Amino acid sequence: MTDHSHPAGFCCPDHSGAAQARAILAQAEAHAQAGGLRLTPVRRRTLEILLEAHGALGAYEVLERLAAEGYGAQPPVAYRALNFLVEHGLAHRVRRLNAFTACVHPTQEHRAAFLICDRCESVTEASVESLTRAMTEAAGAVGFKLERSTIEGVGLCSVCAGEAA
Amino acid sequence: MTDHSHPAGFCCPDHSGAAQARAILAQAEAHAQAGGLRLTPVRRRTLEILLEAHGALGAYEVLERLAAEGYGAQPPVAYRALNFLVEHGLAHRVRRLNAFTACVHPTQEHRAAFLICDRCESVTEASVESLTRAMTEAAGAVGFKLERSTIEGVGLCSVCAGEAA
DNA sequence: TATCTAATGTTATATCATAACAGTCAAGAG
DNA sequence: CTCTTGACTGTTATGATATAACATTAGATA
Ligand SMILES: [Zn+2]
Ligand SMILES: [Zn+2]
Ligand SMILES: [Zn+2]
Ligand SMILES: [Zn+2]
Repeated sequence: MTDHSHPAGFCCPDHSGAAQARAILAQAEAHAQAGGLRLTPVRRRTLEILLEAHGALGAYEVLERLAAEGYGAQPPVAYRALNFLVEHGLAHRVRRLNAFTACVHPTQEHRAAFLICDRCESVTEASVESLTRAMTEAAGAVGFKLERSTIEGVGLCSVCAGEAA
Repeated sequence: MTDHSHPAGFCCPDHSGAAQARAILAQAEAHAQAGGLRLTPVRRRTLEILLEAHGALGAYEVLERLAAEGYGAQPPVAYRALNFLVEHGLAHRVRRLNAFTACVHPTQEHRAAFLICDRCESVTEASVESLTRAMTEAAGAVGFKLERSTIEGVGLCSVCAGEAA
């Protein structure tokens, strides 16, 4: 799906590299342990698959890999694992892409935003506490009680912006 | 789909009421005229359908209505009209709902945000110039050139928040 | 062990969206 | 005026995303 001719470490700075992926997986496991979550084999493997990927993966892309490794081969297998990860903050859903991506700091309670490159489809998770605060306030001003939000930006990542110039 | 037991004017303050809808439609027509856009019968009717609706409508809901009125009965008919409206700023796509909603101020160039009620599914368009600016800056700080963004909040609208209490 | 619950797996189907191509129509060129 | 052209509308067919419903299995509990 994605091409990834980018120098490693640029297009998705936060979770590129096997070492980073391992570190994040370890964090996620600790987090699950602490919270009494059951990070079963499919779920754990699904998280690994997301971590191994650059950019975000569609549910069916995850499913392909799971099926190839002997897990169930039907959509609910992937959707259930992905939804579990999202519900417990170990992954995020990227609505614009109908795709999922591993959270880069699963232990912190946070609201995430994403920067999606139009050209290379890289997805970068950004922290947006201030944006979320502003949004909560603005919503509150019209009587709306904000609970969750989707904040996704589309444009050119630094690498692609450079190439385009 | 939506229930709408809300007092008119509350759940979707900006385009509720036939008078409001007519006013917005007139604006949209003027805007199209000025920009040399062809607001053909299907497109115009599609916009009306969105304006008549409370909340956002899925493409197939729009299609049903169009088909019932003698327009084409196949998905591309609805998607083409909807995409036209979105491209020209007369409507917006609400990603979280896989749905579309008429723009409440089609003549102004703007970035929109939406507040979506979890309970009654009302959708309120909000202006977010300051949020967008903040986001563009934050993105720029990591070298990302932001072009478009999706900002959608989910929670309880003022009416539903009141009822829940 | 017997029982209960959460998790996994399956089949089937719902929902959302687009590709590809044929017919229509109005504006501009000759 | 007629021909060409390009935008628009329509169709069939298919692709892509997501969930409902139910059978089976594996862990925890009593
Ligand atoms: Zn995260
Ligand atoms: Zn890029
Ligand atoms: Zn708008
Ligand atoms: Zn509501």
